[in-house]
This record gives sequence, C-alpha cells and structure tokens, in this order.
Amino acid sequence: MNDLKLSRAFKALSNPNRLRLYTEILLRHEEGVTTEPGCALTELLPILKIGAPTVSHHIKELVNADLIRVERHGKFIICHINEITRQALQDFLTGS
Amino acid sequence: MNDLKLSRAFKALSNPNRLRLYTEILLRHEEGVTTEPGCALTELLPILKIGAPTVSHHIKELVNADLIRVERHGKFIICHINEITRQALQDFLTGS
DNA sequence: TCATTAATTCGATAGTTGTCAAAGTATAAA
DNA sequence: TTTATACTTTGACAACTATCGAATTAATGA
Repeated sequence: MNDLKLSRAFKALSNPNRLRLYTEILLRHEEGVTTEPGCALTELLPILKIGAPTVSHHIKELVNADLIRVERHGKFIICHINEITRQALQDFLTGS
Repeated sequence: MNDLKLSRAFKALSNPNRLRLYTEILLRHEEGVTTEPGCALTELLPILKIGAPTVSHHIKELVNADLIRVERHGKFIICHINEITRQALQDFLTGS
C-alpha cells in the first residue's frame, strides 16, 4: 500500500466522530460469534452527537478510504471492517 | 489513549508529506545499529518537494501529536520516533 | 396507496489546513 | 565579528472539511 493510499486511510481516521464510528464497527466486528456480523448504521447514529446527514457523509469517507464496506439489507445499511486495509495500517506502524 | 488523542495522531499522518517524514524517521530509527540513532532534519528536506518552512511546520505537527520528539544538536535538529504512541496506534488497529 | 422509518443529496457556511515568500533566530566556523 | 548554514516565525491565501437544515429517495408495513 503506497504513501498516498495510506495517508487517505489515516485522514479518514483523523476526525474524532469518524474514528468513533470506525471503533464501534470494529467492536461489533470483534464479537460476531452468536450475533450477526456487521453493524447497522442505525445503531451508530444515537452514539454520536451529530445528525444523520453528517454520519452518512462520514460513512462514505470511511468507504472511500477502503476502511469499511457497506451493504444494504432492506431499509438498513450494514457496515463491515475491511480487514485488508486494517492489516496494511498495522503493518505500516510495525515498520514492515 | 482516548479517541481524541488517537484522532490527533491519525490526523498528523493524514498528509502525504507528513506521512513521508514519519516514514523516513521510522526507517532510520529501524537501522541504528552502527549508525547514530535518530534522523537529522536536513536529511529529510531534500526528499520532499516542499520548502523548509513547510517541513518545519509538519515536524511541529508530528511533535504535537506525540508521534515524534526532537532534540537540538548544535545547528541540527534530530528526530526520534515516540515508541509509546506508535505502539498505541498499533494496538488500536489490532482491536486491543 | 399512504405513512413511517432509514438513509442520502444538496446548498450553505464557519472553520481548518498546506503551502509559500520574506523576515527572523540560533549555532558554528572563518 | 562577519559569514554561512539550519531552522522557525509570521502573514497571507486558496483549497478543503465538518456540520447543519431542508428536501429527496428507498424500502417496509398498515
């Protein structure tokens, strides 16, 4: 993963609200043994003190940075961690 | 390390030029067996296509985000990786 | 079909950022 | 003490970002 792509991923995590969204998706992603995998957008909305349009915008940024992917289930949007990018960031910080 | 502090560190890595600076400091930090530890600012300047004032500004941002620390050796500024922050970011991405 | 819930798009705006040129400070060397 | 090198500060400006309210689209259920 090149410098530019890495910096885009870091930029997506550089906003506190967006970082929080990613963190929550990460948490729910960790569980996922008995429960369904992924995280519904509706669950995330009440966690933050920002409106739906802004959350929507932030989710799009996370997707654009390849940090997460989303899929629609009827009315709902389900968020998933993109493991490949997550691993790439981790590797970068390891120095490998 | 809390959300806000984490997001500040990620923000510092969100600019390609600043990421590059951090990467170079990281590389030189890795070597450091025969050579002196740390990385002189003067070495970094010619790597990027930006002026000295901008590099100075970026270094300050990296310091403010606790990603690196700097020390003056006579005329020169030597940059060092802050291992604690680096480890914290890595831990965050591991989900721990 | 109508009402409800979930999410997105649009337009606006206040605030932030990256960059530079010019001027300034700090240290060392001649 | 003058000169040169290394770096910082300041002021400015174009570009970008986070957020909101209002309007819009998507899907479901009554």
